[in-house]
Formats: sequence, C-alpha cells, structure tokens
Amino acid sequence: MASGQQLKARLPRGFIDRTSDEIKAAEKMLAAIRAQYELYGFEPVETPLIEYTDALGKFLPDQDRPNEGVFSFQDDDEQWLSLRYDLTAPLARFSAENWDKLPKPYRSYRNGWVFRNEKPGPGRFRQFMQFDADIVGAPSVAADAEICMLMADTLEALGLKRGQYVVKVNNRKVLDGVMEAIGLAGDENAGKRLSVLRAIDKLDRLGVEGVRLLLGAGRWDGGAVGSGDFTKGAGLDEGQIKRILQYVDWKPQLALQNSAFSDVDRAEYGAKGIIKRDGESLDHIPIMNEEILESIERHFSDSALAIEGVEELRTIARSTRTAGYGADRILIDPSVVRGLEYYTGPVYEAELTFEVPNEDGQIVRFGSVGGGGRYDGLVSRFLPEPVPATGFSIGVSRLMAALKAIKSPILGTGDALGPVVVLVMDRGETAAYQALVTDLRRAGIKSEMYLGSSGMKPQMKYADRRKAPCVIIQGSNERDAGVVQIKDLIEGARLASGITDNKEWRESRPAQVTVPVAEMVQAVRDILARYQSET
RNA sequence: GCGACUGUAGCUCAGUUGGUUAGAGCGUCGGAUUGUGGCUCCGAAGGUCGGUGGUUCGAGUCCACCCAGUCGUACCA
Repeated sequence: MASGQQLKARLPRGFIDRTSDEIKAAEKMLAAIRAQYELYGFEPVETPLIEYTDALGKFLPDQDRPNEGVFSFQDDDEQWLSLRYDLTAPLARFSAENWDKLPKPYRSYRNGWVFRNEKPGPGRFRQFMQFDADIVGAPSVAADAEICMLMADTLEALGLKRGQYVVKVNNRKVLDGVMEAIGLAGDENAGKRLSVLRAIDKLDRLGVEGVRLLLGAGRWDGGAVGSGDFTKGAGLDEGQIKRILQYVDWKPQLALQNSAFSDVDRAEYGAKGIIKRDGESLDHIPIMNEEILESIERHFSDSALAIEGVEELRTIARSTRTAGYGADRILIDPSVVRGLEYYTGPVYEAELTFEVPNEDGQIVRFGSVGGGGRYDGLVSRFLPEPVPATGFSIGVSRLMAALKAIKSPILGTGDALGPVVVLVMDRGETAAYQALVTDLRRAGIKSEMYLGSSGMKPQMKYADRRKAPCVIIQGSNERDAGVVQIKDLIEGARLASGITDNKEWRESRPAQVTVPVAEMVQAVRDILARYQSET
C-alpha cells in the first residue's frame, strides 16, 4: 500500500457529521416544534435546496467572487443557481408561483437545511437547519402578534421555562422614524442610516459606550485606541447621538420613573429580574411595554412614521397581553434591528436569557435562537400586486445546543437501549443463530446476530458498545439441551462493581439465566420491561 | 477581511541555553482468561514534531513565508 497516496479523511470546515443520539434528539425536537405550529393552524410545505440565484433576492454572483456569502454555480444553460441561505426567500417564490391556488392568508411552516458561505465559528456552521412559520397575505399586525405568541409557546413546548427566554419586538417604522427625526432622511443618508442600524444592533455586545463610539467617529476592536482594527462610525454629531441613545437605552429612564425597576439594569433587559419577582407582584409587567412605548412617543413625536410604528407595537403588546402573554415573554425592545435587507414593519427576536458553563467552564450565553419580521416587499417582487407577509425562523441547531445545556426532557435521556445481540459461538451454525434473531424480531424486539469474525470476548465488548440490554448465548452444550443463556448486561455491570476478583467475576456469571429456547422471547421481554419502565 | 494567540501520538499535554534513538496519562489493540463485557497486571501498535524554505556541525526548539485552529473585531439575507 502506497501510504503516501492515501487520501486523508476530512470534513470541510463549517460542516458537521451527526450521529445516532444527535439525530434522535433532533427528531424529537422537530416533532415538538411541528406539533406547536400545527396547533396554530399552519400547514407544511417543502421547497428544494436550490433556487435560481435571482429568486433568492440576492445580487447575481460577480465574476471575481461568485460565492461571496452564498454557494452558487452555473447550470449548463449558464443560469446561476444557489443553495438557499434562508427559508423565507424560497417561500416567497413558492407563494408567488402558486398564488392562485393557495388559501389566503396562507399559513405555512417548513424546516430544512440552509447554507451560508461564511467563516464558521462556535455554534455557527455553513450548513444548518431552520424551522420557519409564515403568514402570507395578512396585512394586519394581528398576524405579527400571533407569530410572537407562537414563538413563545414553541419555546415553552421545548422545555424552556418562563423567564429563560424572551421574545423581543421592535418595528422598522420606529427605527426609520427615529432616524428621520434626527435628520437622516433621504437617499443621500442611506449609508449613514445603515451604519446607525448596525451600531444599534450591537448594544447587546458592546454596551451603550460601544454604540456611542460607533454612532460617532468609530471604535477600535479592543475598545482602546490602536488595539485591533478600527471600525468607522456613522459620523453623527453630539445631538443626534444623544437622541439615538435616548431611544435605544431606555433602561435607566424606566428605573428612574418606577422604583420597581431599580434592579432592571443589572437584570439585563428586565427578563431575569422579572422572573425573580414571579409570584410576588406581576403588576408592573404589563405596564412595562406601555412605558417603553410612551417614552418613544414623547421623544419622537416629530416623526409621523415613528408614531405609526409605535401604534403597531402597542397593538401587538395589548393583544398579546390580553391573550395572557406579559412583558416577561413578549417584550418591546427598541434596540432590536434584525436583517437589513427586507424587513418593513415589526421585527422579532427570540432570545435565551440564561447562562450556562460549557465543558471548559466558561460561561456561555446562547443569545438569539430565532427571529423574523414583516416583509411586505418580498413576495410582490414576483407579482403585480402588493402582498404583505410576516414570519419567523428558529435556528434549530443553536436552540438544540441550548436545550442540551439545560437538559430539556424533550431531547430524551440519550441512553436508549440498543439491540439484543445474539452471540455467534459456533461459526458453522449461523443459520441457527439467525433463527433466534428472527424469533425476537417477530416478537417486535430490536435484535441482531453478531456479524463480525471475533471470539466471544470481543463480541461481549461489541454488545456493550451497542448498549445492548442483554445478549443471547448458545454454544453446542446449550443447543443440544434446547436452551439458551441470557445475560442481562445492565444488571451484570451493576453486580460487577462489587466484585474485584476476576476469577469470581467470571465464574459467578452474574445476571445470567438459562431458559428453554421456547421461553427465550418471554425472558428477554422481562429484562426489557425492567429497563424501559425506568426511563 | 483585520488583529492577537496557538499548532508535538486518536485525545489531553510534557520536552532544559539549540545536542544522540521525541516522552507521559487517557484511549485503541493483544495477552494473563481456547465460553463471558467490568477491575487488576503485562505487552504492542500508533509521530513527515502543521507545511515549505532558511540560519547552524546539529532545529520539536531560532528566523521568514504559507496553512490550519482559537479568541476578538468586521460582515451576516
């Protein structure tokens, strides 16, 4: 073998293999999400992984960098195709293409893999799964309110508790109105508006001071002058910056107005502080969204657009509150921005509020696990009439990592029993062993005959690795007597912990019984029953 | 993309001012035990020291470039 020629087995970076336990856990999680979406009256639809590039609403790839952000290639008729990078654009294409046939408003859900050609990081892959729900053809903010409630209900259906998550809501109209109010209207300020939105979006990570720098001259990577790269700011003047921060950083103002919020600052967005008071007094919670909205109204009454956006948010806040969703679950947050491309109205973001140590002992915050918003322009790109639409997307992989961290029961125990393994003691008698397996399978018992070529000891190790609850042993002595030995591996392992002498351990054959072949199925059932009822 | 740091066995890591044949633990495989997974003991396999070039009598160690990874930052539909 020319070892120099041997191909190295390797996985492209940003992609992962998934094994048995992960797939099973993911299936359970997907089933729980699906059930929740169905409960809200959404119906499934599936679209392919590949679309025409222009249908994805993205520029056509240019010659130099055809794969910037998106995996793209040319068909044999030279048309550009791309792997989808979200599920919203394909849904818009599907809705438009089948507009006449669909019930309107069209409520649909779907899950699937999406692809992004970017630098991967921890919890960030180039292929990942999203699970979306959308309402196409409903202009009312009642649709947005329903999406928010669905997000909250879905997270709880997955085992998250009240206070471990919050659905934050904002409105693009408010953001645009605020920028209008500080004199950033008009095409000539489009670049500045983009910079401002990006700056606001970073409030979580960089804090108020970081945002202040980004709104003004700019910010160094490390926070101090000369450290790392310099990010050019939006170049606003002092007065403009003050108004933006006033808008975005509402926490100190609320704390002043209402002593009940004195620890809100520390409790990051209120959600954690609120849950601490759970049971004591929830009175202030429904007021909180109202106060935030009033504060925006007071400061930006000079923008009709901002006021319109506030009204929409108020409708969402009131209708969700009436339905029983307080600000501990659905919270108005002026700093939510989301994607810059196509949102036109309300935007939402589902955020996890708890922190968990990872295997290295570092504290990890999962942050955003889903989001969405209203995209009134997306479907109508394909149609002569305007089509309003709203929806949201769950990042399945990241949310699953979070559920794993809090040991959500939805993912299951993870140590499911493997198959019963029938050992091959006598290689010439495989037909007889196969017959035993067939008996077990006919009885509905997951089982297999050992198919390797090793001796008994490796077969026992194999059964161990397969998490077999028990093995069936039949050598020539047993076969002549018409019996099998059944060894309970789980009980055996438990008994072994009390035995230190190897001879004793081998000779005592713990947890092993001999039964006639005719009773094998029942004996195995008894063993299985012992362990299935435990989980 | 920019910046900092890190690359030694499958994994976690040691390796002295540059000095002979690069080590340990865990894991894997084999034996003690021809028919019993654990424990214990014994043994074995496993390394282009990330790559290329340079300095040197001599490089895992020093230098340059490249590659990969981690963190921060930018971008993120």
